[in-house]
Amino acid sequence: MAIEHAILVSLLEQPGSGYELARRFERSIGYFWTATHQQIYRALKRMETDGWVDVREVPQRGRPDKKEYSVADLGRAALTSWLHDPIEPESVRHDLAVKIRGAAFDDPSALIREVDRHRQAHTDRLARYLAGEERDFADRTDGGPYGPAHAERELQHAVLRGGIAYERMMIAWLDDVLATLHRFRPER
Amino acid sequence: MAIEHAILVSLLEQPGSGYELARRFERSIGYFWTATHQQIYRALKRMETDGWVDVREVPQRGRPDKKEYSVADLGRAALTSWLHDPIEPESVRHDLAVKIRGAAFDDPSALIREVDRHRQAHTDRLARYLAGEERDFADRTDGGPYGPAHAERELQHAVLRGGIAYERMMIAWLDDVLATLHRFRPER
DNA sequence: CTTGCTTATGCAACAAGTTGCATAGCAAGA
DNA sequence: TCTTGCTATGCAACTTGTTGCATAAGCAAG
Repeated sequence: MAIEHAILVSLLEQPGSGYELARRFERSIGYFWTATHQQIYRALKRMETDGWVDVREVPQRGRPDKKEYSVADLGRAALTSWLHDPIEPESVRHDLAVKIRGAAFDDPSALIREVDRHRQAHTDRLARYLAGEERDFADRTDGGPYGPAHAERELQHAVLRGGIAYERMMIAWLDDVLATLHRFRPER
Repeated sequence: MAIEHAILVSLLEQPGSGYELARRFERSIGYFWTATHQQIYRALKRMETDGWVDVREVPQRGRPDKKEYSVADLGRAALTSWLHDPIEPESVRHDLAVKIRGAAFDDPSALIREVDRHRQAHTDRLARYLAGEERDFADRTDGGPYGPAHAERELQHAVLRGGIAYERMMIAWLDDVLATLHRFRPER
């Protein structure tokens, strides 16, 4: 998987500039795929060279012009081909878990503040996801028509439900970790 | 966070060679932090240069000699200092989620096989985690003494519980995704 | 006695991701 | 007017991570 595919999906959902993409990667897409503006601008340049995207200069009032990108046929073909390729189940990378195991060789209770901070971050994210769900998917149209636009919405919702499940799981686990760490507090 | 810290924790739990570390990164530590043998050998070389680890040539019968690494004082200090530094709540990277949203622009039901494969992979991992828990943490010593070795075990268990919770969450979510994708199957 | 597997270590090249910096227009407020 | 902040794009340098290959010893199977 490369960042290109995430960009293609995002541009198919809605054409936009590198800057707009960068902001989507801070929310929405960014919930499961992070990228900096640097990665995005470089990838867009490559994709333009390869004919995956079309560019259109859009003059704006009150702010600099932007280059609006949209997916070209070649890009769409590249996405389709990637969609049909199997991918490896992802490998996680949880610094916090390393810290927790490392805490055994330091003062375990010193980690409580840190774990608390992470718990707070996940609580905040959960709240944002739930607000987004309320905003975008509140109406119960689950018996409605199954056209292409409907698929887009339904699948976005399914991914969002994944984010919600993930955050809930993390909060519960961090509570478990906190309880464990508290058992190692020095007795007074 | 750098791979160095994961290596330090692993070596504190048990000194070993680069090769042994590489295998631990395929299980145990690897459940939440992946690394190839190349990364590990390079990191060990750096860490040796920086005085973070000590090396000992261990001759072996029936197989090539190995270099057994163990954590030096400087390495321990580096770990402690890292443990006391706050880290950013991790950013996820789920290729599958990109694919699911991308499926709206292709045939959504074509993704069923892929999601099924991932579900199977997570089921397998869950089984391995549960077997490991049974093997290593079966005896209920949760009221026992709270010495340093006890902390190591307890914290390893807490991390493993996180892995278990994660896999359970993923399986449930993938079932949800599958149900969604099935709704888009073309009617016969 | 050759082929393939496991242990054990490593180089070199390449691809991907991060960080710092630069530019530039415009708006709002001190 | 000067600073701060937002939109908008980008270069250069650096750090990480991946992939392919190489070596070398011993073991087991055919």
